[in-house]
Amino acid sequence: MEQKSDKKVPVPTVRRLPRYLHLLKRCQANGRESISATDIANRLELESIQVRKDISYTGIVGKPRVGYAVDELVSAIEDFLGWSSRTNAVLIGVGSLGSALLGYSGFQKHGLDIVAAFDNKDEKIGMDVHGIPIFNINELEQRLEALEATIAILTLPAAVAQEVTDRIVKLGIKGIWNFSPIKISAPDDVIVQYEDLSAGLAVLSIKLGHK
Amino acid sequence: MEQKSDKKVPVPTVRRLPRYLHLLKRCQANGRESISATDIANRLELESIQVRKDISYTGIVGKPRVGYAVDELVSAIEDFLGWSSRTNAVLIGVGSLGSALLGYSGFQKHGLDIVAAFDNKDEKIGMDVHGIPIFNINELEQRLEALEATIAILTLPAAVAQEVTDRIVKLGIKGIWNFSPIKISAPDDVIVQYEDLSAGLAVLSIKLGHK
DNA sequence: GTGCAATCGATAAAAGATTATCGAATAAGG
DNA sequence: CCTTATTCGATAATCTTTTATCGATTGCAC
Repeated sequence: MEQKSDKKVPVPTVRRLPRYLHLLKRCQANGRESISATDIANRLELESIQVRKDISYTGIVGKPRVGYAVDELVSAIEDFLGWSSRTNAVLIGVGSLGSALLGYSGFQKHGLDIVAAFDNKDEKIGMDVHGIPIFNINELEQRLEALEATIAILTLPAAVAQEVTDRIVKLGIKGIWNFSPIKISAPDDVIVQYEDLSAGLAVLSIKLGHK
Repeated sequence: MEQKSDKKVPVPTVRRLPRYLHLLKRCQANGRESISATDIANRLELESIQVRKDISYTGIVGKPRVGYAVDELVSAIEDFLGWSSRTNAVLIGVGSLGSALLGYSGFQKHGLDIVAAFDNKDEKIGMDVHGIPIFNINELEQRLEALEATIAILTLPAAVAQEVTDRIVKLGIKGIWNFSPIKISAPDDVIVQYEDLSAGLAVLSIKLGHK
């Protein structure tokens, strides 16, 4: 089933899709069969028109006076995000944020399996964090291929982020989710997504009015 | 020193400020005294004009042909975000994401001290996660005041998020950083900031082209 | 059936954010 | 001291995203 991939989807829309998905899955669990954009909007503190526009990008059409079919919408969003198939990922850098993310099981719900972690600290190597083995970063070259990971989650100090990036792109990593607070350079065919937890804190701080 | 708080600052700008701050602190550590917007932009993969515009909101003025004074800029951004003074926070819900964040020490760098956590699972209560005590959620009312926390980090299941919110706003919490994937209602004078880790993953997934 | 209220989807308008343009200021080199 | 290259900051233009408007469709009540 072909997506209407010629028209580009706004990033803000993509960022909202997981929220819709979560709500819809709860509706599914309650046995609900359809839901209107108005209802979704009320429950997520959005405008109904925005919900409708966002949903339109998935290609799903609703029924007037009824809304959208919940099951259909769940599948459409999952397909749209590529979350209906599974992807292997490795996490590199088991510091405080890295082990934090290793402990977080939420990504599995979105088709992402963290199958291994790498670090350079002897005391961490060999440990298992929630069933995920931690290997020596020296073994990256010999292990990565067998792990069949296409995504790398980087939670590294700024100083080594680029060096590790250079190594993993050579090993065939196609997407990098970079939690390091630094720019990394990679070939054009490798997607780098930056994530900065302190951005959200900054917004909260500003709204609190500098207290 | 008064901020120019009458003109509102775009949220995207606020979200970029922590990145500037991090880069500037690394420059500081290297003993660098000034930096141009062009240089900042190159190092963060942004446009120089955007950097200049963002910085203008902090009230700092640069010198032509030289750039901005690093020390001055660091202070200005920290003051602007309210990160130069310390704030106490509690974390509620020590599930996988909650304990993940408890283990993350990065917020301390931004003036945020997580002084306690709360949960309802007996096996977790009494534990110390990196020096942070975990209390029974029943003790919220008797303990929160003494903790002097103004911010609550919510990492709760959807089902209980609203109930806990109602309790903590009665106890004087002024800001809520909500990692629960659900809308919560609070009085107007309480700031609620939503955070959704899967939003970033969604963007990465889309850019990877549904593989 | 018929009328009514709710909802969708398309198009248009408005708001918000980014990028371009240009004059003024300043340091460096000759 | 004068020229040149760089950078800042203000204003304007462009682009993106959100919000409004409106006709068409559908289910429900009578």
